[in-house]
Amino acid sequence: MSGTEWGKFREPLPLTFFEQPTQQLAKALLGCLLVKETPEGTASGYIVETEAYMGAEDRAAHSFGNRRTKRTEIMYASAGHVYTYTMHRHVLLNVVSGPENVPHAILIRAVEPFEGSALMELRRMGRKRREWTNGPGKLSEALGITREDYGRTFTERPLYIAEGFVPDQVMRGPRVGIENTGDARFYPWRFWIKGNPYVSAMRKTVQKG
DNA sequence: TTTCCGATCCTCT
DNA sequence: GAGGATCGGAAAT
Repeated sequence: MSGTEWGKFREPLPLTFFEQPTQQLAKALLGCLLVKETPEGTASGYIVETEAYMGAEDRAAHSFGNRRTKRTEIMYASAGHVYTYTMHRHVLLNVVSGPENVPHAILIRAVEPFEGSALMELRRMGRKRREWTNGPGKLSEALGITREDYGRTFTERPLYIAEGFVPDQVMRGPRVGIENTGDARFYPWRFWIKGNPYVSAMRKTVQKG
């Protein structure tokens, strides 16, 4: 691939990409390249696992029942905004989806390391490669994503999503870590690339065949 | 201001 | 597979 083609390839996706139904977008994000540029350098990875959170109707969503707080406010913005929040010590990254005032979001659960390996290994404190980005908290640490990214848009630097590859086979199943949300725990709104070693909770997936 | 509780991760068994 | 770490946001008091 020539440098020119490479540069074109790395352009952020247009806003229109994000303006599709949430479930469809969650699936479409698989294979896309997630890029974060920092003063220390650039790190990126291909998205291999996502989860859709369907707003007011979804008991597992922070915006369930249209709950509106300082934290969830960005979910009511137009598609393509960045929603970050902290879970214990970890930062979790979401893509805001749906039209304005429809507070959907898509959690990025795992990526496959692509660019900036040295930086990611350093940030992940020398852990082995597979452990760099195979979980939502882990990938944020590896890519250098912080709460400062809250409210940005994925269509421009320093945090953006670019075209990647088209996955061979996409799987779907129940979401992870939402045991206490009634029937919502069973909804098959988690999407992942079949067989990709960086998908989180791989063990569960394998055990269920 | 106090309490409660995670859209997680890591370190043990 | 289980439990602790550890802390900010949100609701209760």
